[in-house]
Amino acid sequence: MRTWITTGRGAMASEDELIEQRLAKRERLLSMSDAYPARVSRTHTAAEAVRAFLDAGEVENQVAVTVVGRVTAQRVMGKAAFLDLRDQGGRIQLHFRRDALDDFEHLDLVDLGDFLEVTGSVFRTRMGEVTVAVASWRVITKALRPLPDKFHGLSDIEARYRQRYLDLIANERSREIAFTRSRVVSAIRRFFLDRDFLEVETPVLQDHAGGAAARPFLTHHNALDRDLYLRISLELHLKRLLVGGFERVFEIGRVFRNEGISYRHNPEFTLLESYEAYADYHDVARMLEELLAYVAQDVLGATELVHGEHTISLAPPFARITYRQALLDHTGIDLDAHRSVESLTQVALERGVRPDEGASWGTVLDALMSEFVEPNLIQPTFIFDYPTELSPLAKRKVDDPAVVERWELFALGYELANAYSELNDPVDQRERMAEQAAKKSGGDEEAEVADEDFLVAIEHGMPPAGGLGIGVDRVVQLMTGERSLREVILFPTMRERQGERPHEHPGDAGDAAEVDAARTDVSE
RNA sequence: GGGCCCGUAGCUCAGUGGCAGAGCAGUGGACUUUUAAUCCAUCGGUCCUCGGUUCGAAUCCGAGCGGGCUCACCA
Repeated sequence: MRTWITTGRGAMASEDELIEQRLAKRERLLSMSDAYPARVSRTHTAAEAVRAFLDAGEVENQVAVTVVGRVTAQRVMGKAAFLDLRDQGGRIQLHFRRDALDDFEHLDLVDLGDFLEVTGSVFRTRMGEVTVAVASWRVITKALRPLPDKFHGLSDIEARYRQRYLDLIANERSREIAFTRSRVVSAIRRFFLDRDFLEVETPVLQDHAGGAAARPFLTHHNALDRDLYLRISLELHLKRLLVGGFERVFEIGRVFRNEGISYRHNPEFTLLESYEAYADYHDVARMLEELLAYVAQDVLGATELVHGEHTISLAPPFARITYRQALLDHTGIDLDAHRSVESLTQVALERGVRPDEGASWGTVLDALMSEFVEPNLIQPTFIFDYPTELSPLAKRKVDDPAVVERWELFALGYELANAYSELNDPVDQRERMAEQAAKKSGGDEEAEVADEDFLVAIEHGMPPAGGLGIGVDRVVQLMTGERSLREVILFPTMRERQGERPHEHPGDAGDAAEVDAARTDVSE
């Protein structure tokens, strides 16, 4: 009868039985009325109902409410029952009495997880809980699968990520993180809009995945019979908009990098990039200080936050140190004294850092920074003036062409943001893209590709500008105090489970055939 | 990708070579102010998968799958 319900992990008798019982209750509900009405009433949320009762001086039978939500607990005592009803913002207790309800017995058809619409008046129980004395009620959604344990919740981390909806039902902390993330993104957006930045959207599907050093995902457009890459950054299109005359633009968007998955890395993550004409990287640094302080104040109500054993202060100004000085301070290496790969590799080896075969000067520097400097940058710290070799899109320092006007902001030992005085000399840009292209053909999969269309764009003139990139997920991590990136991403990328198939639905066999036919049509 | 740890009922977990267990949820019963309601009874298992050792494997061994932590690369 119900062969179309699968457990998703192969048939398991007892789970099937639970579903079977709930299906039978659904049938009984449907035979009496609708268990899935399209329209429901609601006069108060749970929190509003409590508030209204308090505001009315806690007089019983005075405050009439209609509330809706999910049943999360049932305490049935023969001729009376208490149910907990939860909505997005809170929970309220319901009291059902046999002598007050014709349909009291129909509570047998209600399971944990069902949604109810309930009308009644608010009172306070002997035990002190504000409660709705139910005068009428109905099921507005019958659930077929049981919820996680009402007391222990859902603690299996894999289940929490794969079935985040259960995590959100069971774990208050997961809800908090999701709310905080939303507030962080809203605050960031408001900050830029308030400063007259134009919010734009640029292509995810691109001919060249440029603007960062990372391996892209490849996809295919059927009608054009053409491969496309998923973007790895927002940079090159936003700069085209500077050429087009916009002076302040930003985008908050998902980018995709075809790299390892870990608690610090998800293949798709949210990047914010902004570009401001006639600003330089010092201006951008000051703006970022204001931004982070603003977001922290807005979301947390303070510019200090506790993250594990550390108390982080986001009150401007942040520490500033040059790349060269930071390396000198933490390793004793003066990069100006080791301008050749051979010399630098030698001092790296002396400190136990073994660069990859054929590593370039910049790559060795990067390894030294990652090993000795970055982990120590707990309080927000700007590292200024990067080696040109590592920064093909940033403007050179006038007094030292081996260094560019670029900074990265670190906190808690990892990178939060990255900014340049943007390179707008098309001749220099063309040369540096050519260098990257040479590296790429030399086997460096993360080297940038030359983007001719972009070069043509800036040959029309791009104004001097300061650009910024922020890892939004990491800002959320910072603001929530979470250690794992997967806790701040609602649906983190997971491996495919072995033998897992999409849940089947009625008529699946026929639908599948139609889909196949449709595909054939498209490919012709 | 390397190292370490984990995978037992819908959920949370015991069980480390000898009959597959508990609490919650479910089902039946008692109970008209409970709140992890309580009490009685009861249903529920591919012990992740495959192979091996053994008279006998959830337990020991090997391989695989999935997950967590960690190291390396990346934001």
